[in-house]
Amino acid sequence: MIANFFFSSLQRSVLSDVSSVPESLERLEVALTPQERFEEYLQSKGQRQTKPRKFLVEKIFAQHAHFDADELIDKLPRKGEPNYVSSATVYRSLREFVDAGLLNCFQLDGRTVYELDYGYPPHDHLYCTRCRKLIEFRSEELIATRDEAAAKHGFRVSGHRMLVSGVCRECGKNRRKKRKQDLV
Amino acid sequence: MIANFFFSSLQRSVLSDVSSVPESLERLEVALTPQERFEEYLQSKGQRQTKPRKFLVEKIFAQHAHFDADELIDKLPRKGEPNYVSSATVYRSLREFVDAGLLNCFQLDGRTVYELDYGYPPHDHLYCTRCRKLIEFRSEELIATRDEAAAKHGFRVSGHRMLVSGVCRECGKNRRKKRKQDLV
DNA sequence: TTTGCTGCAAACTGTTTGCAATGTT
DNA sequence: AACATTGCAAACAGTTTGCAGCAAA
Repeated sequence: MIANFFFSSLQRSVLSDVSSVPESLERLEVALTPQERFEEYLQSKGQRQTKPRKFLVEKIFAQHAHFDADELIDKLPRKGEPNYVSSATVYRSLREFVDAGLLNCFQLDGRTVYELDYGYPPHDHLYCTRCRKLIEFRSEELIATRDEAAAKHGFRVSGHRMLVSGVCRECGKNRRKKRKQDLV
Repeated sequence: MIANFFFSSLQRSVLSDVSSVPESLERLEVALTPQERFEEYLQSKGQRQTKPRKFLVEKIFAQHAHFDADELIDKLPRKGEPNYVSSATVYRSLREFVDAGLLNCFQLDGRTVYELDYGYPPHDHLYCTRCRKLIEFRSEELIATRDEAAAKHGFRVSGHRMLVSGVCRECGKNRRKKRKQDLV
């Protein structure tokens, strides 16, 4: 059975893109929903399915976007409201989600940025230093080049992280003048 | 006049490397010493050449290695000793050095890692998740691939950061068994 | 003599942890 | 019942900042 859980409105490039490259990647078809997948993970580790965890998985997979712990907490119910989750639990859960393969994370400007991993193809990012937007891209050649370079050093690759910084199309159009924050 | 300031012993691969790929990159020939270059930068900004700053540039460029603020501070004179530099000043200076183009920095495991930039060619890193060693490599193809991907998105590239993680040659030889810390 | 720089200590940010109470199996 | 999980608050690591005295230019 193939789950179709990506009901949420994906944010795609608003521009009429000449080369038709979407800003967001297409999802893959996967056998389990994130919830199911996480439950499997928990069981395999003798851990427990709890209300906060279920709630967080739901919230996170209801949108396709990059986020950090703080941004996530901002979107969750406040203390006193129903379904409130303490930030300690948010931090603990995010680590588990990464461990479970649901999320991916990387460092950007000092904070930890998360993105959906389960159900999405591997990719890298373009980072606009003006609007701080992250744009995903896929490149098979990049992988090939990476492996070639690693091979020269007898290095066994397990993964990589690449961040290309610069100015995105919209920012390049809208504001020509350079700003301090460009210098990354 | 070409300065020959790289008198320090560069750490190169100890192994008899089949493909002769050095673990450290060759330096470029540059017109000014780091000190001179920094002085130029300071003057252009109306800032001052001071004893702590001179001392730090000297210490840092006396070795070729990656380091973070803490590691650097450890190698400097302690409080009370001559040439002591407070850590606040170390942090402030490191930022200036990056700004001046003397150093480069990137995030690794949460801390900020610095490396010599002035006098060294651009490169990327292999990161061994067993011994935590950073190995530098150069790849023109990587740049080409990067620019191609960026072009598809109308993205103007200013730079990039790539970190390939895995297991280095020595660690691959010496210890076969997997460890928790490998999973990066 | 002006103004940038330093050391100090305190503040800050993002994240982790100990613990007693609570929830899940 | 057994024990994993939670919320809270305190702790933490790495880094930044305000300020008064000090030092380049």
